[in-house]
Amino acid sequence: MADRDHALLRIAVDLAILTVRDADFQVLLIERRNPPHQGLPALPGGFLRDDEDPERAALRELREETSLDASNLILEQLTVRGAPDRDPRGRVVSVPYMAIAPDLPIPTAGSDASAAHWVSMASALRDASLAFDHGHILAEALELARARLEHTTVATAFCHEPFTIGDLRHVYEVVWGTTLDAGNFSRKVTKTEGFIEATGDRRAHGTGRPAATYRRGTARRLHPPIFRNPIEI
Amino acid sequence: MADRDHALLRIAVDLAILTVRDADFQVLLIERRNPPHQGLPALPGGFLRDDEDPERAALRELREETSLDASNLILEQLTVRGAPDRDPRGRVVSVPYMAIAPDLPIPTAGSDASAAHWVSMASALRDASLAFDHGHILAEALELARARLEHTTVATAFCHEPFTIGDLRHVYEVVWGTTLDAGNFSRKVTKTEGFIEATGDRRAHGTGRPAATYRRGTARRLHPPIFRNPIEI
DNA sequence: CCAAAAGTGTTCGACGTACACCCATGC
DNA sequence: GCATGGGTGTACGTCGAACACTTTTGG
Repeated sequence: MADRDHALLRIAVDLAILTVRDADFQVLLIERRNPPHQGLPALPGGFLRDDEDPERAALRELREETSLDASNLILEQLTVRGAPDRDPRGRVVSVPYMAIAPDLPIPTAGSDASAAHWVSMASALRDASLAFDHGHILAEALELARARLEHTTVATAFCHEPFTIGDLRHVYEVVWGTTLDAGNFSRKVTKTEGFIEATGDRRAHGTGRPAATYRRGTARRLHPPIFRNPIEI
Repeated sequence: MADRDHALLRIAVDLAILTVRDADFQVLLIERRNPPHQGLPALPGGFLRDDEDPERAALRELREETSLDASNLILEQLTVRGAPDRDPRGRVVSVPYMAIAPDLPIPTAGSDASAAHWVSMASALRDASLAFDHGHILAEALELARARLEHTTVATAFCHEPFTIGDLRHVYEVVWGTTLDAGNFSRKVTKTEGFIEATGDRRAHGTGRPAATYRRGTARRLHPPIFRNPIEI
């Protein structure tokens, strides 16, 4: 049954933790303390433990790296990476996840990392210097996040509650790299049942008319979607 | 580095191979020749080999199980299943794939299977008697296939070339369990650039006016989508 | 008063839906 | 002729895009 041909291996869980900070779409990267790829930036992650399934391991790593409360989490699995030579330490198959988080404090570096930083998505992808195949994982996370904003209400996961419609629109604009019509966006999200729930409060924002504030609604899917403009193939 | 805590395990690749046959949405199931779950229906699959990545293993298994030419394949990864107790033989993490295939001959049973059959999706899910967690995998494959028809041109992968627009509409109707307006559907797919390409030929179908025949186009995404009706949340 | 952000009103055009109607074949 | 499936014409309603305009705050 256990043919010698059947690879015995370890599973790594890697996390693309995305956030919107400082008018910028950012990802949490660590600097690797140990070989291989010592000193290179990488996605946070770790090995699957004996008593865990991969999703639970991802939640554990996310908590360890960001101290994030798991209750509001959006965690989505990306394509498994298992090229036989992707890790020089031996056979390691990575199960990568995309996590969407509101603006968080910079976490402290853990045991496996000599540093942890929020890095703008553009520069993380441009330099293409990430350890292992993490550049490919990150590119997939970016595209998935952009697509999820079209078809789901997940954009609210980027916002701390309570948030304004302007905050939410800002998420769309930063993640998509576009601008949206404020009025039409406001109508769209308020008229989509379950997207956002009014708190009844308002919030002043320095200048301009105070905005009504909202909490996340219960709907997860967005019908009809909000399409990116222009449409990319 | 290799903490004792880090699980050493095997990876299984499981395939939900979907097709439309006899006006019915069907999946390829094998009957397990060996324990565990001996005699139960299961998705075809096998263990990852030393020199393979998971996608390549899935393609190999697919060829072995169906003799299908890999060039026209639609293969999409589903959620990794890795509950520690999902396989009594030890720690096995499954990377499941959904494959979409045109109506194929019934494959011969392989070494690990005492039989292989096309089974209607409804009965495969209703009985809930599939081995391991394959029932959950299959349910996910069903929902993904339905969603993919909305947003991609993948429905053509269910058809042998050349096919008619009626063949393609039949795929939508069987997979979604709905009926569609033939005229509107025809306009939609012919006006969507790259969905289908006319061959110039026609095909008689017993009775009725002969239909123009088409090949698959090069487009993969469908803008705007074809939504299921009524919209389900 | 002016700038800036929030939110509403309104017009226009694109597109999906429904359904009538014609086309081309087998029986 | 008649049934059957293929395909076009067309009217209607809905919705998104664009943008003018009002509201409400800070300076």
